[in-house]
Amino acid sequence: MQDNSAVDQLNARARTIESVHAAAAYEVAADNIRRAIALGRFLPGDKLPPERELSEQMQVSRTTIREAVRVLEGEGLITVKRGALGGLVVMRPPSLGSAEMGAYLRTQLRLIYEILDFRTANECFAARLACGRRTQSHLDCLAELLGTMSGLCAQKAKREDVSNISQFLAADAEFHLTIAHAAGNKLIGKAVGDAHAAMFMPIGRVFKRLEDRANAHHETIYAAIRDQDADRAEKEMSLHIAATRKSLRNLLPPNAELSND
Amino acid sequence: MQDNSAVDQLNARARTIESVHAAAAYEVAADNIRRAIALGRFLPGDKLPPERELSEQMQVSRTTIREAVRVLEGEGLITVKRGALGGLVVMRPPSLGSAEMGAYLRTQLRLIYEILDFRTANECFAARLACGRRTQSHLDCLAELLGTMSGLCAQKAKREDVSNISQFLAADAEFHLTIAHAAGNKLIGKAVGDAHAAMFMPIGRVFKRLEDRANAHHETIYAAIRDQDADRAEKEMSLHIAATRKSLRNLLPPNAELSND
DNA sequence: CTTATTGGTATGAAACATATACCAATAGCT
DNA sequence: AGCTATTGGTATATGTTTCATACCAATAAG
Repeated sequence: MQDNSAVDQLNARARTIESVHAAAAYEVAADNIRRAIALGRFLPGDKLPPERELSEQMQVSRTTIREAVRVLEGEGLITVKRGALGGLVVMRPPSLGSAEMGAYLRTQLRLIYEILDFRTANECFAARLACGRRTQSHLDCLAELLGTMSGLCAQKAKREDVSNISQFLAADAEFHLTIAHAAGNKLIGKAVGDAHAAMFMPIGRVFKRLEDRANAHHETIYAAIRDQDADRAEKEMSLHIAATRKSLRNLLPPNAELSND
Repeated sequence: MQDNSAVDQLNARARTIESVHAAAAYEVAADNIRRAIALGRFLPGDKLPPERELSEQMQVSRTTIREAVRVLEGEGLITVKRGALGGLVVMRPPSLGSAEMGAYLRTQLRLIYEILDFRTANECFAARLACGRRTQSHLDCLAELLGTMSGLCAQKAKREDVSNISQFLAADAEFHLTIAHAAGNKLIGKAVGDAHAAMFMPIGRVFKRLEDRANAHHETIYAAIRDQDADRAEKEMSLHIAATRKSLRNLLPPNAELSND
């Protein structure tokens, strides 16, 4: 590895070792809780398990849990109520006017596009792998989620109900995660989970209604995996994520295109 | 989210929050150093920067660096010599007989195949993206690495020299990382780095000679990216990783096929 | 108005990390 | 031989984080 080469000029990375960012336990705890909420495991209005239980589940002292709770409270993600029937309650994200929403989305555009590309890479391949490895229980699980989702976007009224939208997004995340799980690859599974959790922050609070065809792609993806048609599964997944990208773009103010994509 | 559904049966994950694994600073430091070695930024026989310098670079106290050094020393990854011209020296991995090697590889097969699938997902897409985003400096960097690699596997004698093999693997990792970098997506870049680093532990110590065509795929990938032919870039990358898989399989004892792939 | 549930507070011990200073081995130079 | 520069090894005092435990305070149900 000689010096002054194109390699070294391009990458400042030669012979450099990344600096240490040791996450404190309470930060990791906050991340994990945030992730569970982002994936829709806990919906707005739901209560998290009580602190003492979280402490056990997460293998960390209650003190640490409480520090994490302070963080999430500060972010406006949960509220804390004392007393019996109190607890840690997941908040509903503030509903933004469509102008604010567009402006907000715009600041996040580059990140969102990166996440969508990352999802495309991993989820298309996951769909492909899943064709060869899915079991009947995977199919059952996917079918059930399809049912749930179609119920949630069946009528126009429901498609504009914030609570239904949250439930739909949760089932959607679970659907994609189940495919990644069926692919039987932990690295890809983790990547898909990370990507979905990362998307929630920018977009989870942004959809004000579901499209009536929101579930159509899921049906075709499911059919392809059921029929073990890997090429089709990959293709449909790719189209699905492209459609997600498009519907996000439609929420943007018209002048808001970046140099991306 | 009702109970007893197929979803909940399949995934123990509903309403469960991951437990906290807070890495201590010295573990993170050890990881970062290990990763740099795995990516070939430091080759066997090279010295790491002195402890005091690592301490500065990595933004952590010397005490912490020393704990990390103890870990890596214990793993046999580095040796420590005192005195002037002493320091932290990267060790050459023990050379295994081909029987031991096969047995070792076999225990790691499942992991290796997972990593290769993860690489396929991310690197094929990275190659595709890179076609649209690569700059001239990316191409220069890739070309230089091609030159380095072809020099390192030009003659039969060189292809069996352990030192050349290490250098080749380092350039190889850098080549793939540069493509990921050219793709301009941090998530994919990190995934590619993680995957390459994770592969090194099992296989870095396993190649005893380079094939004379070891660099052929790299040339075609480079050409496709240079010509901005996304389909070809993706296809060639896919073939390249498949070839890697195949040459690893050839190192296995004949009876060692798992249920994978 | 008692009881069960849940968050809030306090405290001391253990582990971890830092900063600083100094010791010890080693190679090269005079 | 001995000085010097470099580098790892050791010691210590301090501050922060995390933990385990115990107890306090608010709240709703019976």
